[in-house]
Amino acid sequence: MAKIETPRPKTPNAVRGTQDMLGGTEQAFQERFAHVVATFDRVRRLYGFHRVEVPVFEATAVFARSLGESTDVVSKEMYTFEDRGGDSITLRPEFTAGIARAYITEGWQQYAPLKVATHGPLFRYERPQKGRFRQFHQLDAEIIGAGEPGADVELLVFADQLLKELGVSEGVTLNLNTLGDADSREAWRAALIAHFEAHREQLSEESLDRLARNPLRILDSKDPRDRPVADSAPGIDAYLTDEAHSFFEKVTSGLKAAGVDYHRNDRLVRGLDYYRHTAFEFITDRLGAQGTVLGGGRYDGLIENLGGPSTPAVGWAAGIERLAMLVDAPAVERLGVVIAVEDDQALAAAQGIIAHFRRNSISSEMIATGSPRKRFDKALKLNAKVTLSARWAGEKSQIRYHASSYTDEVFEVEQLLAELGFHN
RNA sequence: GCGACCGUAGCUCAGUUGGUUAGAGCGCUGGUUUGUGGUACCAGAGGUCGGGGGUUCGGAUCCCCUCGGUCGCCCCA
Repeated sequence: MAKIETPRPKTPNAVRGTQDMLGGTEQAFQERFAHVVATFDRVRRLYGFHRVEVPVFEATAVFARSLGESTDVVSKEMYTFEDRGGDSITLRPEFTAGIARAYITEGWQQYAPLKVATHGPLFRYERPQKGRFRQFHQLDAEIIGAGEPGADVELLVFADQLLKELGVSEGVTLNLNTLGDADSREAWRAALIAHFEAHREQLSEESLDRLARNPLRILDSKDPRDRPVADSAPGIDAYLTDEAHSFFEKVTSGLKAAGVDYHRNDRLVRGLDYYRHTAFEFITDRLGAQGTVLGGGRYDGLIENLGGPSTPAVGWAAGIERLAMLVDAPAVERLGVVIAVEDDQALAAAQGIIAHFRRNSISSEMIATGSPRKRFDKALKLNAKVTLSARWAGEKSQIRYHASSYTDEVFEVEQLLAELGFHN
């Protein structure tokens, strides 16, 4: 008979810019990732932020109208597709727009001022590099319906405490700026354009392009050719209205009172169109090119742009992967008990014992493959608090208890369970 | 979207003037030391050398394309 060969199907690779994370070992990225999320969830409660969930995808208009049509995120980085019903859908590239939409459509206005927090995956079609992925994850915190500077301060203190509790605040500095209110921002923007126009010939090609689309971004250009012109450009301070000035004043004095260090960086500008007043980034030099670990600001105009009532709001987001790259891995939790089953006759007894442990909230594992010698070696490698071995002894199965030394005690199953406080 | 470097077993990597059946360590599977054991020894499984095309008698090795990875530009968390 001819042997029939079925071709082995090819396994598709994980999609570019996505990652699979396996936990369980020291320094495993997944363990650090989970640690970041757990810490966020704990600190978030201290500040009274409600956990919210919003959809991973939204109508495309939610993001296009919020972020600004001309931003890179909207114009070339969104995962947008038509669903089977013919609607244009976009995988969320950020949290704020979706939360703002929910605030309007779910009637959350009744809870204003509303403090909410969430975390989860976001999607951006970008070239992957260190600290940048196509599917990435963020922590997010927002205060909606609060126009007073105290909300900005609360959010910043929250962020500061989070980074400190994660142990990453060393080498991470808070860069703080104000973009003023609408009037301030317009006046400043006009002055900037005039300044850059006057020095066009000294700007890089990229900045000439920015001049047309998003002139503010020239300020934080990394191109050395742009730096002289960017550095000599007017700061916003001279264009701030009295209200905008006093708002920023209250934010900075609040930070000082709370003991949060910051660096006033009047070249700091944020990429998304919706920001007003306070803008900030926690930046480190330990992550290569993607140094911003947490960033955000005030977005008073956003909800109105989306068709809701005029509503002030502030918020920030932090990159979980970026934070996870900075934190020390937490100690992996050790198993309570491991049983090496030395022979198959003892298998049933071992299964019974394992079930007992697990029902009593003791994490346990059983090793029953390989040679007896190797089973025990494997059991030891799991580094449990207690290691047992089970083997058949005539009529009954016996369990050996291995503490720290070689002086083992031998128990019968019933005896062992009684010894450990379980009654069968 | 642009640039640089890289792509050999599950993992970390050897393997260049192109030349017989492509290697190691770890991991995995089985076994030995005739039971008290973590580090010893033996054996085995596992690779279309990312994929495709080209040059050549002959390509893991040279050329082109493509896909993927890493880092940077850009963008942003």
